[in-house]
Amino acid sequence: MGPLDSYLPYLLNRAGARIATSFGEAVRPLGATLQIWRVLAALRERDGQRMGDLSATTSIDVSTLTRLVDSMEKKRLVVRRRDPADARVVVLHVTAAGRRLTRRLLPIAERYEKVALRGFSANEAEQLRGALRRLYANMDALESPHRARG
Amino acid sequence: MGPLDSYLPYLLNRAGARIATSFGEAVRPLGATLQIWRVLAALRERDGQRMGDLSATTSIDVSTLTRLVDSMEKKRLVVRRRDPADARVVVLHVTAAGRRLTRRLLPIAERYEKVALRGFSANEAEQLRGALRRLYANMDALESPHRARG
DNA sequence: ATAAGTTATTTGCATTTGCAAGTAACCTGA
DNA sequence: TCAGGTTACTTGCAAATGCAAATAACTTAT
Repeated sequence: MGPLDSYLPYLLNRAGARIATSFGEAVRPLGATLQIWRVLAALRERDGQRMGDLSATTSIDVSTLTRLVDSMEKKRLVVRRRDPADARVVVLHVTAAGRRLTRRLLPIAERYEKVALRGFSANEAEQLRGALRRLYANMDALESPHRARG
Repeated sequence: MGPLDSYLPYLLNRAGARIATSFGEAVRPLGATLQIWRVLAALRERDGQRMGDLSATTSIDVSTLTRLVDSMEKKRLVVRRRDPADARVVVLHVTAAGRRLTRRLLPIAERYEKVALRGFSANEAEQLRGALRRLYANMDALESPHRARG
């Protein structure tokens, strides 16, 4: 294998870690964390998702998610509801407070997107997004077909 | 903000998480972990790095690294040495066993690189690497100039 | 020469994480 | 209809993590 800084997982992790820590620091004053933002962002996309769905889209292990949601419920950001059609299923709904927090987090998220992509043309940015989607799909194909981890 | 799956930190995290878990599973039978591999890969690049250097290149918090290195020393993969010129500094050296493990991990790392980039042309792969380096540099510029976290 | 400040690493401690096992609800086939 | 299997989530528990404080060694200014 060649030099470390041409090794893709290394570059990926490094960039991801940097952006994650930085974003985490930025949202802490609002009483939020990166993980909380991930859940809120997913629910903003579509409210009323089940634990398993959220685990898949956020890449947070479902057992970790259980406890994260516990804490978010305590903060009154979301509520758990039982799916009446299937009582095993738990469905999450954002509260008014949750929406309020989401609205305050959005501009921060947008700012980070901008900073991360500073100097990229619209086309280059889209290339990058596409490449990351392909990369994910490649790994997905390989993976035994089951749950997410975080 | 637009849909979640055009949000860059999301794509980055998702791809990184998938590749990390998958690689972690692959190396477990050899008694290794992703983090151990990161340290060994960094030391393969240049032996005798200090804790702080390793923390920066691996994106592992230096306190976490201390304990990771403890465990790696117990496994006889590396040894700590004091820098004679500056007794605060700890410098890491890979042992024969460490090199042996590294040699066994390398082909796995190469395989994952290949799988991740399946369907990418050499040029596309290089584009992606370049984009990730730029992205990292952008975040680096923003960050208050100090330590890494993991 | 030394007090005050800085740098490198480790330690303390509370939180987060992830695997495995547990529980509850649903489905399927005889 | 009910036994056995599957699915969805939660809990138990040990390990990993990250911030802050502690320790130790160096540097600088006086």
